[in-house]
Amino acid sequence: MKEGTAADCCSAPDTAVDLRPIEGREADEELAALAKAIGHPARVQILRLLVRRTACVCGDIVDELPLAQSTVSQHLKVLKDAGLIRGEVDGPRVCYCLEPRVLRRLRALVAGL
Amino acid sequence: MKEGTAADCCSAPDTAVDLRPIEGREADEELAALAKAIGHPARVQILRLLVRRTACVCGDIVDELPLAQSTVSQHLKVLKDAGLIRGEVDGPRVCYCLEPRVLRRLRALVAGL
DNA sequence: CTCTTTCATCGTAAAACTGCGATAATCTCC
DNA sequence: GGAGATTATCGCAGTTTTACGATGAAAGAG
Repeated sequence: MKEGTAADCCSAPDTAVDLRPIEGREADEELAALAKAIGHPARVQILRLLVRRTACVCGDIVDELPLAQSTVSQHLKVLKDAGLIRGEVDGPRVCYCLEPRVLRRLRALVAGL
Repeated sequence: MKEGTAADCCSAPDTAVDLRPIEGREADEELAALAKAIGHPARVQILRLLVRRTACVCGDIVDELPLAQSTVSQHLKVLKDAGLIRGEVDGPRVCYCLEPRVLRRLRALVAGL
């Protein structure tokens, strides 16, 4: 029950192009919000786990971090509220997946600095 | 006394290449710290002013933001502590300049996500 | 030297963040 | 139905952030 538990959950091709402006007041606030979301080592670590698809289920993520389950759950919520990840319920478990669109948007905003 | 007040302060060619790893625990903390620094709209706005070289002197930056002088000064300190900007004393004024190396590093870290 | 300008720093208050244990909610299995 | 597993949420401390006005410190003007 360890391998491939939910390896095939989040599967969105997602090749859409984001045409929103890369600067201006709205872009500033968007960048600030996204940056704030990844402004904590634990959340960066979670993002990397999801990118590598090393972990996906909440419990596995908890096992990878030196934090209590409730704390990890909160960090996941921050990332979800920022739109960077998405949680899909899989029975009693929850599989968290990247939201590639938003991650690309973040990259574009930072690159546009 | 408005045009070109300190347009030619920070002038570093700076073409050095950063060879530090883009992932791992240290990179995670570095990315988190940098992201946290730009995790506020006012600081994003300040960064943009410096990129565009629209403003440079502290007072001009204060004029561009809807915040008190002391608050802007604090935001400048956050950016400076993160290494993203540098302050050069120019008489009674202080000219803030980007630290292109660190900005590039941030871009690389985000791109490496 | 004194006054003004410019900026940083100091307090302070309100809000937000971080972490945890305890508890609730939901699903599966029996 | 109940028991166990998994995750979210609540409540609580301690810390940090954000904002401001007031005060200091440093440089230039007179």
